[in-house]
Amino acid sequence: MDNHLAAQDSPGSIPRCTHDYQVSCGNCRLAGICLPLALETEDIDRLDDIVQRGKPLQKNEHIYREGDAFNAIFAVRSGTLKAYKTTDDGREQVTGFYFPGEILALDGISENVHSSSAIALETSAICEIPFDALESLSSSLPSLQRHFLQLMSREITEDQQLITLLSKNSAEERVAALMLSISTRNSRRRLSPTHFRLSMSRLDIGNYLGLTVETVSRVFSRMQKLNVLRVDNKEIEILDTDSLRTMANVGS
Amino acid sequence: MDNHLAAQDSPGSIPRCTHDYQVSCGNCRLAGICLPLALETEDIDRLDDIVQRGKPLQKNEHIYREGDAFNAIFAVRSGTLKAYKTTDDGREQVTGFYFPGEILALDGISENVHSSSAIALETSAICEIPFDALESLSSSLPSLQRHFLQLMSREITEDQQLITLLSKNSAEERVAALMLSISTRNSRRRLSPTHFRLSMSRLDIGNYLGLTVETVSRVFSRMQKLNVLRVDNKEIEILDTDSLRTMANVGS
DNA sequence: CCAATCGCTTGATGCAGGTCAATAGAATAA
DNA sequence: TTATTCTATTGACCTGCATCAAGCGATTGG
Repeated sequence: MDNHLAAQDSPGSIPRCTHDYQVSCGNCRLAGICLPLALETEDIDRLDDIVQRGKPLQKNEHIYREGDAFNAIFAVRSGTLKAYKTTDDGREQVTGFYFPGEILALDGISENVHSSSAIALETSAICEIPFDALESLSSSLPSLQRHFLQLMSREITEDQQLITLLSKNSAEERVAALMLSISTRNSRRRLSPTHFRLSMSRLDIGNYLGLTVETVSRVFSRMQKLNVLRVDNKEIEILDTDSLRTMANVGS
Repeated sequence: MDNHLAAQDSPGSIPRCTHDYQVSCGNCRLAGICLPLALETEDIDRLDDIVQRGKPLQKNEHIYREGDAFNAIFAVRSGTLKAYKTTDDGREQVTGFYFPGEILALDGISENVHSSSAIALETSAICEIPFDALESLSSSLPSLQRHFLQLMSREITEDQQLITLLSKNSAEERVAALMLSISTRNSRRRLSPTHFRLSMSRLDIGNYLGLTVETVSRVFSRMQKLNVLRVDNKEIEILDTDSLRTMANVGS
């Protein structure tokens, strides 16, 4: 069992240096979409005190696994993470992809145990936020408390959108919706909304959307033929956002 | 637009009387599974002060609709509620059924607007808990804060279970899982886990599970033939819980 | 460098569950 | 009570996606 990036910057280990992963919440360019969003400068410092940053995770490293004790939530600083659950018969269900600025492990609070696993899809940096400390800080910072509840509520809303997608939409609509979701999330981070590299495999996409690899692949091919998408392996270019939106047939 | 049971017990309206719906949180027999769960006696009184109880909702009355301003969450005291979203093309997606002791409207916190609608499936009584007041109270009662976060987290976990169900399980497995879920929730309220009346229609069940009415009906018939369930319209009797669990093929 | 493995694509076929249709039973209104 | 409407059941048929299978490009290790 690896130690989840605890105490990586203790004296004697890797020397502190100018690496990007040593930023504070105050300097972090994700502050505007992450936890600090709701806070004043001095309050950000108080948050910053409890946030722990470690050395980046390698591809396929876990942050936590289903069943692990829950002690902290995690914010993505760079890279992409995948959350998934394992069903009793051993199959995997991907429950979400997490990009920089997004928060993982909110499902662990209810039972004090992680109810899903989280794994890096590529080299990724994360911030660990001990839950006890966050809870106490929340009590004295109403805007943080509020913002945190909003984050949890948003997770619920997003899960419900996925539920709708899975129960009502065709393969094409599901894939289109995911591409639009990634596009939107890229915009928030001031990255290109039309040109990006998928960090997840076709298998992950299919698993997340309740489809097989083959179906995902066929949908991509079809969309390429229709000049809606250009697909070159993991490289995606959205050629016609409007058509894609029409295909997705879901709100916003 | 109806008023969501506000101020129903103001002087001059229906006289206060001995109706069951005038209980306090302290006396409520659902206290053990509802919000008061985490609290000491004197703290329950403080919670009780902010909880508003009104006259029961009739069947098909809404508590709130998608897009309404979010001001409060709601606890079910009796009856059954259904939460649903309307997709842009006008179709409905049922996102959950709510039984006594369960909390609705947690998805409204993120945007300060209800992101789903809630409607009574039968005559139901509910408690309205103004969110601002709950937030302030939470700040001074850590155990309440904790418990509330746990409730939200549980909603996330449950949504993720539904996601898995929808994307991985067959029609039979889905229906079996729902019957077991209702059975379990009945146990918590000390009602029969094997004999109950469905308050929702086949359409609602199908919608929730991503199936058509016809499929739901066929699955019920099949299960009846296999002596797993006895189905008489809305009246359900579980004859063989073990087989039902095997059919459901989902954890716990 | 080549070999081996893994991930992706494409085609052929089958089936679970959707769709359409008809009927029957329950609930509600007159 | 009967008429009307709503809900549930059952059957026949069809289709979108899964499954099975084969081949190919990309990545990794020796």
